[in-house]
Formats: sequence, C-alpha cells, structure tokens
Amino acid sequence: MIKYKQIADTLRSGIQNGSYKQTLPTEQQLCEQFQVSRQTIRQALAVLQSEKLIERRQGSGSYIRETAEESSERLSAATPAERLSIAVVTTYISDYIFPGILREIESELAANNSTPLLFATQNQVATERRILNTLLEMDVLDGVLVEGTKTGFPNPNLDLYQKLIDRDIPLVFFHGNYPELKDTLSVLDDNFAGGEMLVDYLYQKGHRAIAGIFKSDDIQGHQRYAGYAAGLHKYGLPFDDSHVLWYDTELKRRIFEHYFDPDITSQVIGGCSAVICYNDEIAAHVVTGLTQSGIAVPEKMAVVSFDNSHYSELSVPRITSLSHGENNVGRQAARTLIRLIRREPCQSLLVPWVLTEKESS
Amino acid sequence: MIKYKQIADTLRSGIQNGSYKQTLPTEQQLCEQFQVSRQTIRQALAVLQSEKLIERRQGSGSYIRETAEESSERLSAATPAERLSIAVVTTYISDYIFPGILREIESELAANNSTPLLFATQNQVATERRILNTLLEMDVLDGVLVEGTKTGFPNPNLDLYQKLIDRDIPLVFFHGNYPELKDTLSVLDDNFAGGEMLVDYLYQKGHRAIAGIFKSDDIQGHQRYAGYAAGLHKYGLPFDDSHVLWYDTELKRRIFEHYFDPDITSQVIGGCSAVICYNDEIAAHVVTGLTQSGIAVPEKMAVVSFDNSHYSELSVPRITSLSHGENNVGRQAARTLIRLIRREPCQSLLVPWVLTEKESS
DNA sequence: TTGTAAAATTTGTCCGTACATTTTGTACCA
DNA sequence: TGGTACAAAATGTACGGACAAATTTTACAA
Repeated sequence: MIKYKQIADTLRSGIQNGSYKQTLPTEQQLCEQFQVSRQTIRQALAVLQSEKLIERRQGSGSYIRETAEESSERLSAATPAERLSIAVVTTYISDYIFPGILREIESELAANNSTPLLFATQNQVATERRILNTLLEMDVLDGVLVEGTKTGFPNPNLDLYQKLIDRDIPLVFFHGNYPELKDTLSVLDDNFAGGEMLVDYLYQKGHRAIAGIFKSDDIQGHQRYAGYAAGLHKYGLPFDDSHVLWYDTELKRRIFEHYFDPDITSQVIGGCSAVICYNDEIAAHVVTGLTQSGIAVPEKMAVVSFDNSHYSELSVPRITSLSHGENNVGRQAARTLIRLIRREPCQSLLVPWVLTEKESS
Repeated sequence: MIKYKQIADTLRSGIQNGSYKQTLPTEQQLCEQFQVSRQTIRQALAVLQSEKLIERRQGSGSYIRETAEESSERLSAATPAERLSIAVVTTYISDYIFPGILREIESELAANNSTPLLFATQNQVATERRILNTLLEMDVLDGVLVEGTKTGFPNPNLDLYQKLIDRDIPLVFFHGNYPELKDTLSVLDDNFAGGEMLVDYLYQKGHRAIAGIFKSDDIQGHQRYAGYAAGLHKYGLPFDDSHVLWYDTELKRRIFEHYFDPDITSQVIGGCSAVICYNDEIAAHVVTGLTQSGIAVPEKMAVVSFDNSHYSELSVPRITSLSHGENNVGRQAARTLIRLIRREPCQSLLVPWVLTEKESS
C-alpha cells in the first residue's frame, strides 16, 4: 500500500539474500525500476540507512553495510552461525555468592555458544531502570535473564519489563520475580519449603523456641519467612513477632556492615535456643556477635541459614546451611532461557534445597 | 549553512533548555517562523526523531520525549543529577582474581555515583568485537574501561576502538593495552619490574638456574618475561630458551585444565632450582604437579608467582607472590577514567608490585 | 447533557523540479 | 608516464504542490 515501505522491504530482502553484492543500484535506476519518484526512493533508502543496513556516500553510491555478525564471523569463520546475544541482569556481581552463580550461568550459556552481557543493579530500582532502558535500545537482543531487584516491594519498572515482553524478547527471572508480571517464566529456590525444612531440622534436634532473621526487600525473604511460620505452626510451636527481625539492603549497609549488632540480636533471640538466618552472610555475623557476647554456638544457641556458601565454611563454628546440588538456580535459569529462545517447551521451576549439617547446630 | 541542520540545532537546544513544554509548534508554524518550506522542516524534525528527542503523531503533533534520565530521576528525585554511564570490558568476570578487581572498580565508580555495565570477552577477540559493536550502538556512553583481549597478539578490533576514540568517548585500558593505539591512557601493572623483582629475590636466596612459565597471548606475559630475562642478564646468569615455557588461553584449557602436566613441567624446569610462574593459578598447578612427582617445594624447587591471590593462600605450601596494596590496578584505572571524563589532568600509570614472602621459596 | 457527524487541523505519503556537493572517470597536455 | 582540468555521475539540500490518514475540535441533534 505504502510505496516507500514496500520498496524498502523489497530492497531489504534483496540485501539479506545477497542479490546485491556491495552496492545498491543508483537512485535513478531504482526510480525506473519501481516507477516512482526519486523522493520516494530516498525515503526507502533512509529506512534502510536508519536500520544500519546500508551506508550512503555522496557522489559515490549506496553501500551494503557489513553487519556485526558478519564482521565477527570474518574473524572466526569456524564458529557456528548462531551466536546468541543474551543479557544477564543481577543485583550484585562480585559479592557473596554472585560470582559463583554467574559462573554457572556463563558456563551454561557458553555451552550454547553465547557470552552474556552483564548488568548489575546493586539492588537499586533506579539503576534497574537505567539498565532496562539500555536493553530496550539494543538492536540485537536474543534473551534476558533477570534477577529481580527489591522483589519484596512493588516494582516501578514493570512498564519497561512489559515493553521487553511486548517485543517478544525471551525473559526468565531467577532468584526473585515480580508476581505482577503475568506469563513470565521464573526459576526460583523453593524458599517456602526451605524455611519449613530448617524448622523441621531444628525441631528434631529438640529446639522449641526458634527465632528468625529475614530480608524484607527480596521476595525470597518473604517466602522463607512464610515457610518458617508454617513450620512453627505445623508443630504447634508459639509464633512470636518479637522473635522475628527484618532487615533490608540499606539497613544492612548501615548497621550490619562490620558485625551484626549484638543488642538487637540478643533482644530478638532472647528466650530462644535457635535462630534461622536469611543467608550465610547474616548468619556469620550473628555467630560472631553471639560468640563475642559469650553465648556459645551451638550449645546455647543453634544457628542455621541458607546458601551454604564459603561464609558458612569460614565461620567458626561452620554453619549448617541449605544448598543446591548440580542443578542450581543459575544453571537451570540459563537452561530455561535457552529453551525459551529455541521455542522448546519449558516451564517455571522451583529448585529444592538440600541440607548440609555442620557444627553450628 | 545547511538550513535543516541549523533548524534542528535550534529546536534541539530549545527542547533541552525547556523552551517547549510538551509539544513543538506545528510544521506550518515552523515554516513561517524559519521561512523555509515544509519539507525542510520535516527534515529537521526527522533528525530530532532519530535522536529520540521527539515523537510525532499523525494528526496530532510533535511531542517531546521523556529521556531515560528524566524517567529515572522521576523515581528518585533525590539522587544527584550526574549519573555516569560507564562500560567495563574485562576478559573474565567470575574466575580467578577478576571478581576482586571488579569489586574494586565497582566501589570506585560507586563513589562517583555510577554503576558500570559489564561485558566479558572470555579472552576471545570475536567476542570482543561483538561487545564493541554493542558499545558503539549505545546512545549514552560516558566512558569505557577496557582490559585488553589477547594483547600479546595484533588485535583485529582496533578499527572499532578507533571509532570510540573518534567519538571522544573517554577510554582507559587496564592490565593490558594495545600499543598500536596512540594517545590512549592505560593503567598497568609494572610487569617488567615485577619479573626483575622475582629474579632479584630468588638470586638473593641463592638460586642460580631459574625457569619461567609465561602466558603468550597477553602482553603482561611478554613484559614479565622481559623482566625475567633482564633480571637474569643483570646477574650474569645463563639464559636458556628451553627453560621457558609459553602457554596461552587455549592451551591452558586443553592441557592444564585439572593439573599442570608433570612431563612438560619437569622438562622445562629440569636442572633449575626455582621457577617463576605467570600467576598463582599456574603456580598452584605447578606446585601440585611437583609434589605429586616427589619434588619437594621449596627444598628442591622454589616457586614464585604474580597476583598473590587466594590460589597462593590455598596452595600447600603457600606461594610467594607479588601483589598490590591499596591502590591496585582496578581502583586506579577507574579513578583515571573518572578524571578523564571530568577533563581533569591525568596520565597513564604503572602500578608497582610488593612481594609477599610465603613458604614456597 | 450526551452522542454523532462534520469540519478543521496536523502529520504522512508522493510527485516534480532545481541546484549543490562530492566522488569518479576521462581527456588532454606536458 | 604522470599530473591537471574538466565532465559525468551520484547523493545531498531545498522548494513547491497535492492528496491521504489520523486526530482533535466544533457543530448539531436527540
């Protein structure tokens, strides 16, 4: 219907199937070929130019641009054709367990011939927004792997996520997701079951008063808390709000930077014989604080947590913690994204935990 | 001179200083205002449209687009205005010492109110090229921090680096640079001095036959090798090519994956009493290989290396290694880039090494 | 007051022309 | 052979006009 678009389409497919070698016909020739005015041809060429398919040189002609893929292929003609452009958006990159998770993701993606582009939100929604804007402006993007930022609270960037979805860009969340976004895949720890598992374990060890420390700005914290509460209820144990301490990213930075505040801790866990911590990082600080306060671990207070990271190994005593086996969240999420990109059947996953018992309980 | 560009410039600055509220005047009004034809006005508006400054709606008008910054600022009005968009291109992200270096860079950039976008080349020039193409297509990019890829060999991506330079995008190399690129800043380890330092140290310990294992695809390997050779020469020690083993990324992957090949190692270091390794990762494998072959470290063979990472700590015996203090390469490079962006005076740096003596020598 | 139809407004598409600027090719001359 | 000058060719800039399509405003009628 619209001439210049039709002409642009014709020329584009001509370029892509290699009908033209290096240059396009001149504007004059195209005018005759398509029986339109020169302005219309120029409009069509402007489209291709803005798509970076061609370059135009005054006095010379319209040249077909080498695409990024071709220019890469020229360097390594042996590499298979398909090289996926995948972005990974995480909260942190070089802290805590994140390097390990990234390594899992990288290795899984590398097995599928792709190198991820990494973005760190630092768990700040403002940063997340900047990153999403960057992603939306990329012209090749085969898929996105996202660790939700502050998933415990309503997210103000859902509009940008929706734009990604509207463009049919495959999207998989891991660790935390945004429940408001319908029909998106996510690969999550089974945090609810994990919280329950830890209560199970402590109950069997004879503990009856169990405190909890959870992170409020990640949905993982909410889920672990829910599992903890359900576990208590299952055994008819008393649930006491004052035995639950909530913290968030900002609070951790300010208060728990060097060691977990002994005053707050003792207030929360007073009267308890065990405490479930959101993760090893917090647990290690709790153990240090307790030990400094003269409360023996595990004799006076058992400490258990999630992640089973090097923090739990380096702490004295070592901390009983939940972890995954071979198929951890990072690897599974990357695998799911690849399947999604290839339009193979796939679904959201809940990855179960395995308990590793150590000396802190 | 060229009307539509002048008009575009006028309108652009009008938009940026807020002369227009939400919409621009109609094409007809602009025609009268600038005394040009409607086609010329449309050309000017097309420029602004391609710059994503305005949106045009048929039958309605030309609307000023909300920029990404404004949309971020709306979320956090309290944040300071300047938020730099900085890309960091490294070889690896989650292996060896790279998480630590990234943490240094991140913390230095965070102190300047910026969160980096991370790209990993996996030490593959083809991947590097893809990443550079992505960078060139970003519409806001305040600076780039690059760890050169395979700096030991001529780099086929210099054309893309030159494009970045031509666009006046501040660029700082760290760890390794491309000498062919003139007038670029770089922050490097003083590898030559490091190689010499290790020879100095071993000579003073009484060693006279010293082998070396170096990485061939990074310029750091060449420099450390040159320092090693200069050190030997300084003390009049014999230099024997057969006592130098070169390896590269691909070779390491295939042969040295799990442990350093004892056959090759013993062939190289036969007749020597000490070996200088390119880094702790290789050194740890060498120590393992030697111990398994019944060669005691350090009694029969002293092992020293670069980086002083956790590899050197976890090895038994722990490995004598060179490291940096507070002002390591990552931090200095980030600082240099910030200065460059702010157009403050800055220069290339060579960061000196400090020797940490342990049990392997 | 509300809903609908018509009119006016605004941008989108398309044509034709003219001349400028840059590149490329050719002819000529030394 | 080589350099210069000119011509030709190609894209860039600019003008004018006409009609199409979408949106907004206005007018009118129920």
